[in-house]
Amino acid sequence: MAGVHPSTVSRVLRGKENIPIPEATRQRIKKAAKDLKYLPDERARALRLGKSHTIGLVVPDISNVFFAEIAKSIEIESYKAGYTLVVCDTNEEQEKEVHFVNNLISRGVDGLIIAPVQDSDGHIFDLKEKKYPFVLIDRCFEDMEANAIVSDNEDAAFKAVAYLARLGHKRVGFLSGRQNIYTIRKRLAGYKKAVEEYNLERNEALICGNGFTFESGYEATLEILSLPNPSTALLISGNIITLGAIKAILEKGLNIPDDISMIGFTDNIVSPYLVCPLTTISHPLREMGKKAFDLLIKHVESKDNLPFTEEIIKTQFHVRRSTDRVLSQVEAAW
Amino acid sequence: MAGVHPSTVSRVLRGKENIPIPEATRQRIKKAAKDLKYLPDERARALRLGKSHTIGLVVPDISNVFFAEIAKSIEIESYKAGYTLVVCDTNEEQEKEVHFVNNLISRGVDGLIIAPVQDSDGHIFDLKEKKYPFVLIDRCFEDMEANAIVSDNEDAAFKAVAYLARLGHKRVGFLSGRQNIYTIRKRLAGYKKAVEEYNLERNEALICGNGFTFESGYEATLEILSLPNPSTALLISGNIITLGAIKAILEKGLNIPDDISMIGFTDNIVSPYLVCPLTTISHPLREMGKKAFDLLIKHVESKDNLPFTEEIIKTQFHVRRSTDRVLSQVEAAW
DNA sequence: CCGTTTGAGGCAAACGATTGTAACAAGAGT
DNA sequence: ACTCTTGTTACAATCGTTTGCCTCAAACGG
Repeated sequence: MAGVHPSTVSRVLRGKENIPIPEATRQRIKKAAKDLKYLPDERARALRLGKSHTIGLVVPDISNVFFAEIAKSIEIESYKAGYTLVVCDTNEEQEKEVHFVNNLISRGVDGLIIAPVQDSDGHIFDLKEKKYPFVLIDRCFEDMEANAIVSDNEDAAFKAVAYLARLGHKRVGFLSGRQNIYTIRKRLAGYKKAVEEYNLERNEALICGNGFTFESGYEATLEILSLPNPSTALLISGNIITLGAIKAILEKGLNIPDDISMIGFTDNIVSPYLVCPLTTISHPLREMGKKAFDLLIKHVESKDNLPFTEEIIKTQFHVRRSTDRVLSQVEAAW
Repeated sequence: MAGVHPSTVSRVLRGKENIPIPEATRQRIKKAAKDLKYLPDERARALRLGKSHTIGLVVPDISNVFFAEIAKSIEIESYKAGYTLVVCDTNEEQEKEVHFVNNLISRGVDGLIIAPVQDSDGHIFDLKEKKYPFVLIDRCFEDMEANAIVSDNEDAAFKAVAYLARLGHKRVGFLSGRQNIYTIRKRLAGYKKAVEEYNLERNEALICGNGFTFESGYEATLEILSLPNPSTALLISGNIITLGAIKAILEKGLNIPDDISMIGFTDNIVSPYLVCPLTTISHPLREMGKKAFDLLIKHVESKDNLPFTEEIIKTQFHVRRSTDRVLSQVEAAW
């Protein structure tokens, strides 16, 4: 429409280049571009340039606020940095994760941020081998060197159980998520360490559950509540699980915190407004997202092989009514 | 590596085509592909084929469970149908929406599903003009013919207010979200209709708020509560707003439902477990997502110009304790 | 023994943008 | 008048696939 060669259009629209093009032509091209609502074909550009300005994010459940927050912060960072984010939801299915990782590579994303399902790690090793830039978030593989931004789950679990111990609790239950997952293993480790240190009841039956669903939280809580000696407090590994637990507790006609105290892993905007305002551990999700993005971009934009970075971020503890000190427990403590 | 021309590789790996290729060669190529962990370059394929098997989803806030649920269901459908979903979060910012829509088109997505910010609609008209397949979800433009899957907000609001009226409430407040948005306008219409029909108090001061944030819900509720005659019930347009409202109510030392009843637009997994189990209107989000996807794909895969489809889906009403009948109100009703 | 079919797979163009180089013209210098 | 700049813009190759067409050789028929 401007009567010039595509290469000239490219030079004008892309701006840079030292090749001088007279203002008259520039204007003609720009006008034509605007009139035609011309949008460059990013796939062609990516093909030619070997760079897509796109990064992929793979999470196990986007409908869980935990990952939705992470996704949101990464999205905001990418937008600011001129990258487009492609979010994929694996639904905690390993097969889907492999599919998405391959798919994202196929479409030429410049890098990946992954919160892996952790049923296997072959595809992650492949990434390392291909020297494809990636960052693990929230969950990492302990036997693999890689970029990772995680929170200090072990420390958080330890402190939470310690807090309960100091309130006088002797039997603390642990509602677990899927047990092969990094965060859960760490939390369990912290739990066990505190159980040792404070000499709480050691009983495998107090460790219950294997899944991040509402039902799994519900079932696991019922199991713990029907023990001969149910726990007087629960440490709960996930916000959806927490709701299942609440359902079980209410159904049993019990009261929080009078009959049972609760601490939830992962704080969110509703935590203060639940049936009983929930004491929680909050992960700095926005910060984690930003750090993961910055780290990824550093690797994407550097030509040389940067060393891997692994960062463990401290969590915060929010005390609310679900761990109010209860008379009978205080007595027991003395 | 297999010592054959790329075209032969393509024919073998793509399967189809009637050109016969001997089994020996086939195996050689497949083995090489596996050994090399060959992944086809989707951008090159998309460029050549004019089809990317990708669709774009543009939502105003992915960290809101409402949209996260929609995203999840569309993601599941796309996966099943062999499409990849690219999710973009506009953060309720018009500028970002325009950016994302253009960006998605640039990268050659086959179609778009959009829950628009609705501060403007020029870019949506552009899509129509270019005959680009798209489906609006949750929010549509009343003066524009387009594919849309929305829920019946007017009906839902009417029924909610009617329910409150029958409980004896005379002054019902409406906590609004951003008022230029389709859903909000429809809800407001339903609210006003019920106010007329049941002869409730007509007072613009009872309609309050303009935003989907926690703070906006908090502020608006404080305003209503500090009226000379505060409302005895609230209809609340969004789950984050609801939490802000609860904060305000609790801070004022009021009780739900004794001092004030509440009905929340949009149900979610926590609704039954809030300080006071919340009566809600639920939108069939999974169904909406699936319908939007199916409709989009129908348009994407049809060569001819299909007529636009607009579907309004009924909501459901969940009665919980936040609308328990309260003595003083019952008396007032008689 | 020669022409024709068939099997096997290579060639080349195309998708749209980018970029090093070439080409052409006008003007400057000698 | 002729070369040499310099300014302006076109050409062509490239990225990785796909696909219509072509080629080449072997096999086959008469």
